Amino acid sequence: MNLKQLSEKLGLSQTTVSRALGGYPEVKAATRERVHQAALAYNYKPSRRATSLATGRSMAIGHVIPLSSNHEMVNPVFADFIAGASEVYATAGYDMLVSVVSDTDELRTYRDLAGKGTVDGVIVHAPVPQDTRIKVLHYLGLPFVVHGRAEPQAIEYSYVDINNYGAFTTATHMLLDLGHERIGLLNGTKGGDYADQRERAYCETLAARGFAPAPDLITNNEMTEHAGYDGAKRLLSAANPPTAFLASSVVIALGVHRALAELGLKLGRDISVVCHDDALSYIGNGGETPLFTGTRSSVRAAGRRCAELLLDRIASPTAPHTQEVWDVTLHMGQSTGPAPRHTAAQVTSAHDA
Amino acid sequence: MNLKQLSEKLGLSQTTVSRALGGYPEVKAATRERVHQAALAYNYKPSRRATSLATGRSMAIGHVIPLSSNHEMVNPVFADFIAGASEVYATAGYDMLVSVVSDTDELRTYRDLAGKGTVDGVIVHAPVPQDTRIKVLHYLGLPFVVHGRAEPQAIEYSYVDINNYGAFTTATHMLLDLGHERIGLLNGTKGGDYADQRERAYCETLAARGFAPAPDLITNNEMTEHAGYDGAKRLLSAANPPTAFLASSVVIALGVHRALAELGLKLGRDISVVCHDDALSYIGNGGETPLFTGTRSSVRAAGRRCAELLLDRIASPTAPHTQEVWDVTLHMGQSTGPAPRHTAAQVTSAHDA
DNA sequence: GGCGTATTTGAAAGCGCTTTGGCAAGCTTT
DNA sequence: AAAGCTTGCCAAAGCGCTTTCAAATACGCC
Repeated sequence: MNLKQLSEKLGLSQTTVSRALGGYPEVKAATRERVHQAALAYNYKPSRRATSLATGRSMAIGHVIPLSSNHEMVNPVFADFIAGASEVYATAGYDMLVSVVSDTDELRTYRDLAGKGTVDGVIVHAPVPQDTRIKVLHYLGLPFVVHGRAEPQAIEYSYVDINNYGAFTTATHMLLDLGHERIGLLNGTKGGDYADQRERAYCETLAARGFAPAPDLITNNEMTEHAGYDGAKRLLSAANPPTAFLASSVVIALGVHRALAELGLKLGRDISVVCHDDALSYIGNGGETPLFTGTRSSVRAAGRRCAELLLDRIASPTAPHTQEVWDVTLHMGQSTGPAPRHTAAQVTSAHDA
Repeated sequence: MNLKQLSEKLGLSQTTVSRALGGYPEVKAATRERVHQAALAYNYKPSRRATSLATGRSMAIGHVIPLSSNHEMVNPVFADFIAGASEVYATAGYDMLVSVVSDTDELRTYRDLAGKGTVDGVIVHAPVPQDTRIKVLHYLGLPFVVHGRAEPQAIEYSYVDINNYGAFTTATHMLLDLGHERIGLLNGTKGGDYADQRERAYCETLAARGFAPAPDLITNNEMTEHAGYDGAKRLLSAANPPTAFLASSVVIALGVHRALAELGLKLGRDISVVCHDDALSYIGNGGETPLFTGTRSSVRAAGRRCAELLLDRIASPTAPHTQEVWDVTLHMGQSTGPAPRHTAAQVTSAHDA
């Protein structure tokens, strides 16, 4: 059933039917009602294809998910982010177009989306400092919102980010306050803005408190359970091992936890762990006393907010840009405690004996 | 730049330019070359909106991801599944439309997608026995492929599934062979086809070997780390605890692992765990000797295959349906060993003493 | 009754493409 | 040289909507 057929059934013009369904005021209330009834009865829905062509808007938002080219993996936070964004799109009548592309193909994907007009805007994920994508999107005139930041950047743009620097400053201070002096940093891959911020916060806080950050206590890797396990295992088996870890995600922290279990070390007693917690729904590091002490911020809420800002931009493209940096709060869990008097290495050898 | 403008620049008709770019044979090679050059120079891309309307195909596939209504969570396997599907769509020139909807809204979403013609086909996730969605999609005439099965079903349809029954039969036999007699089953939520198959396999295998499956050894829950932790903790603290667990996912198994660590039990010695492993990229239960013994099948590969089958169906709608059931192989890891002579409960009390 | 103003409806153009049905020019065949 | 084929191109219709512009009807008022 299309508009023409429906209007013929009703004995009205296509114009009137279209207006009635579109909610335009210049239709008599009785007519509008009759049209709505008929649309319901015949299950008429305006073709998205035709509507898009006529209005020039595609009513879809693109999410380009980078597939880390060396590890062929998609960061699991996207599942939650997308769930949040999708909520907002659904209520606004927008569709969500997702493409998972190797990070080397991203620019081409943006050019394609813009050229073909498949979407009215995009969300930029995982920005790097001076991100090229921002320049390209600006040049293409495709509205966008960045999840994270890409400073420094000559172009004005909207973003939603968390205070990564603040979070890791707080976390480092907290571990130092507990007496930990050797702290390992299990971070995401180098080059990502958030990873850089976190490393900077860690180093500068240590320095401010009079400790020299040891480069051998820092690992950079994908946000996988395995990376956490490997990193912890390696750092703990080295000479002069750390007594605490700062982990960039709960998934990494779970890997650390496994390494500790294997080494016979108790989390929160022998080794402390503080992580950043994206509040992923399937990990559930929540409750009264969560497993991991961590700075928490819901990535799903970030998805919602990014989506809102993007729809706002599309509605009023000349409005000033919005830049939000969310502060995160530290939640105490069971994974932290005062630094042990003996080091972890001594504990393990005592255990082995 | 649109077709009209490009054809004027070239001094050709829109017809010829369209044909040249579309690869139709009735264009002189030289002309075709000239058109391609110009399209490149002016960065012309045919508008997806217009192409869709003209051809009647939207060149997009819908994925409706159910948001489990009681837990407000999205199963993390979708991230990998979608990554696989997206690969196939990208090479075929299709877009992927994702909507994350509360499972109560799913049918409405399908009706919408079909009515508006936003997509040319959909993938059905997480089927339940006698799934209504299949009837509705069939009625709507929207091509679809199911990831999983929904038997019994009067309607013929295409699907890709793994042999859940076989996998859990093998796993149960294996644990019995190791001498485990009390085996806990940490399963997904009741009602899902795969969860039912797995429970049936577990119960029937036990029965076949002369053991009565105890209902109190079965838990049903979302596939979260927390669910695994809770389930293991609860079952292990009961009277006559199990000596082994069958877990429906690696994420659940990770939770079990944590519970064991907390109870001072060693995985693979005190308690054995076998899980089904979707080969999620960010868990990485791989390598020479993976952490968890498990039946493994890549959900990403399943995503790829479902996408292929769906595109095939769209291309030839009258072709016979394809129904694939993938056999899964058991991979030995570090999480299984012979049943201990004393029960876990005895171990813990010995440990506490 | 006639005029101005609202109110309600419709005809038709246009969004940017694909595709049908010619048509002209160049070849081959008889 | 006329007839029949190919080859290469084009004009125009059509996809199913929205939206502009115009017209018809109804209403209020002098």
